[in-house]
Formats: sequence, C-alpha cells, structure tokens
Amino acid sequence: MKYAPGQKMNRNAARTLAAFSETMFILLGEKEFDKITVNEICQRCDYPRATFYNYFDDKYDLADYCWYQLSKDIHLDIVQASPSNEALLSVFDEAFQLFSTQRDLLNRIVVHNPIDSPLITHFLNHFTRAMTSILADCLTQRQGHTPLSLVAQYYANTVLLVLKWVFLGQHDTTLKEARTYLEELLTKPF
Amino acid sequence: MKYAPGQKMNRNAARTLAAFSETMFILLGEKEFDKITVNEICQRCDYPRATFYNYFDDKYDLADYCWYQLSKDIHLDIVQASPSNEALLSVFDEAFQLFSTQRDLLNRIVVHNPIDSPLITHFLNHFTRAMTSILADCLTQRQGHTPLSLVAQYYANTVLLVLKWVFLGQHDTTLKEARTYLEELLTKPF
DNA sequence: TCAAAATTTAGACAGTTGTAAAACCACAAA
DNA sequence: TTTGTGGTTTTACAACTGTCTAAATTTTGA
Repeated sequence: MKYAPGQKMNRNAARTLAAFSETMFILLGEKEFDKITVNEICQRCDYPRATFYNYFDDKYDLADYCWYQLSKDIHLDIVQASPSNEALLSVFDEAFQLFSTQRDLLNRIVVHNPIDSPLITHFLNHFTRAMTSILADCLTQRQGHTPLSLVAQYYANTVLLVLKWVFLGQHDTTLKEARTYLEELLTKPF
Repeated sequence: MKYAPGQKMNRNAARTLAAFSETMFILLGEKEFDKITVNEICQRCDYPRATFYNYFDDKYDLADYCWYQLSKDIHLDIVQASPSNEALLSVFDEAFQLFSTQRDLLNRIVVHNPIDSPLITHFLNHFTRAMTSILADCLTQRQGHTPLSLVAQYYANTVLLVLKWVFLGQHDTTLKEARTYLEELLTKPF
C-alpha cells in the first residue's frame, strides 16, 4: 500500500482505489483468491496494470485495503471509555454488528474461499491485529503474571474465533447465542 | 502433496523428499519465504524442477511437508488416555518440548520471516489444526452450550498463542512460566 | 493562464510459475 | 532377452509477476 490508509488524497486517487477494491470484492464472490490475477482485476475495472502497482504492492495488499474499507465505518472509539470487562463485550458486539451487515458479502466470499484458505486466514489476521491493538489499550492495568500483549492477543483470538464460527462457518447464530459461547469460553474453568 | 504423508514409499522417493525439505529448512534460515523460488530450491538440492512438481503442488506444499517432518517424531498418542483437563496440559508440554528441541531452527527462520509473515502464519495454522483435532478427541463429553469444535479450536488457539509468544516472539521463557501464562489465560475470569 | 511538478499510462523486460507431451530409465514378469 | 509398467526427467510452453523507462496526461501553484 503506497498510500497510508486515511491519508489525504485527491478525488481521482480515491476513485481509483474504490474501483480496485470494488472489483476485488466482485471477483472474490466469483472465484478463489489464488485464481484471481492482477491482469484480471485490471481488465475488469479498466485500469492499466501499471496503475495497480502504483497503488498496491500485490493482490494481498489490495485485499488488505478491502478489509480496511470493510471496517472503516465501524466506530470503536466509544469502547475506549468503558472498563475492561465491558469493553471486551462491546467490542464483540460492534464487530458482530459489522459482520452482520456484511453477511451476504462474506457468504459469497466463503463459497469460493474455504475457511482454511490463505485468503480467509489473511482476512482473520487483519481483524485479529486490529482488535488486539484496541484491546491492548483497554486492558492497561491488570493483575497476574501474563504479559499484557499476550492477554490482548488471547482476547482478540477468542473473539475472532467466535465470529469466524458464526460468519464464516455458515452457522446461523444469534448475537445472544454467540455471546453465550464467548462468555462460556472465557470464563469456564478448563 | 502428491504422496500422502506416512504412505509407504521407495527409498528413492524418500530420499528426494528429504532432500527437498532439508533444502527448504536451509533456505528458510537464509532468506524470506516469499523470496525463495522453486528454481532456487531445485538448484540447491540439484533436482530438476519437474521433480519438485512431481512431489509438491507448490512451495507452500513443501513447507507443509516440512512442518510435518518437524512434528512427526512427537508422540501425542499417550495423551488420548488422560482426562480432559490433564490432556490439555500434557499436549502443551509435549509441544513445548518439541519446539524447544527445534529452538535454533525456529530462531533462524524467524530472523528472516517476521512473526506476522505468511510463512509463520502458515506454520502456526498447521500446528493449530493438528492440535485442534487431537483436542477434539480428548474433549468428547463436555457440558455447556458451546459447540465442541469451537471449544477444541479455542484451546488449540490458546496453546499455540503461548507457544508462539515463547518460541517465535524471541522470549526466553521457561516451561514453568509458560504454563503459568496458559493456566492464567484459561482460568482467569475476564 | 502557463509552466513546473507530479501522477498515470504504454510498452517492454527478465524471471517465475504450473502444466503437458514425449523421451528416458529401472525393474520385474514373461 | 524382451516387453511392459511406473515413475523420473527433459523440454517446451503460455501465462503471470513485479519493475523499469519514457511518453502522455493531469494537477498545482505562481
């Protein structure tokens, strides 16, 4: 990604980025990510290949931008204020909400890209990273020996695991049920 | 992987597979996975490219075989007998043990392949999958609403998270400390 | 409005990928 | 020995990748 996300950019660049990411979303609903070529993306949205490489390093980079686009509308700043344990649940709810609104898109993608495929892994990693950094801010003061970043990653992992189950595993689960799963995983003694 | 792992194979095929995986291990200690080409692998171990594709689909496939090789010596069958909660800890110990014996190799790999790189992700996925299926067998009867496979994935994730922290995050952590982290994560109310 | 600066585009390039057909080889059965 | 079979290797191929240069175009700001 040659442009930092969120950076000021002129109308043209914004349009170009949008065209590429929209095309990628369409193609992801049609075929496996591995089978999508940069050539194909460029043909579809009628931009020269050189322009693609002007904005992105490779197609993974474009995918990253797609995930960023997907989640940029979500407002996770409210979370910051709440205490640790509530923060976790509101982050979960926010993310659940986001994934819900994108359910059709996710379904289409998952048809061609199995849950263990590089693409889905890449997708989940993106959100896990984002959520880890959000949670790391919430969990500033904690007792115990476990390093903070480990705890943050643990919570992010677990939240994303449930979301993955619900939205990528093709399970029709309500928010309430999903919350139950999450709380059970986090609190149940092993 | 055209040969099922563990399948009977003649001496020649075994030697070829070994040559490829050894070469991969060497190269991983020298440079980033993305920068390693099939050509390079073949030059190094002096096999024609067609032979590579005779055995593997692509370099990720070879990497998979490498992880398999790495872990094939470990005996996780003992675990099956123990009750759920102990099973988890003995799986952790076994894996910790395995990673310890390969610490040098892992260090070398991590120098060139950052912890978020596709290679390391691939590596961790491999072990997470393996551990999930082992744990799914241990956790046959459980109370609660959470689906079994979700629980198994949760435990596998958490175990691998700690192992990743210790062995790929360049932290000098003893088994005892690592166990403390794991138990704290699994038992601490959130 | 105009010229300089920046960005986009066309075209070409070397290197890589994965596949396919045919030649090749080792080994065993006839 | 001959023949057949299965696997290996050679060679060739079409397509893709990422980079580069130079020309075209757009944007900027004086």
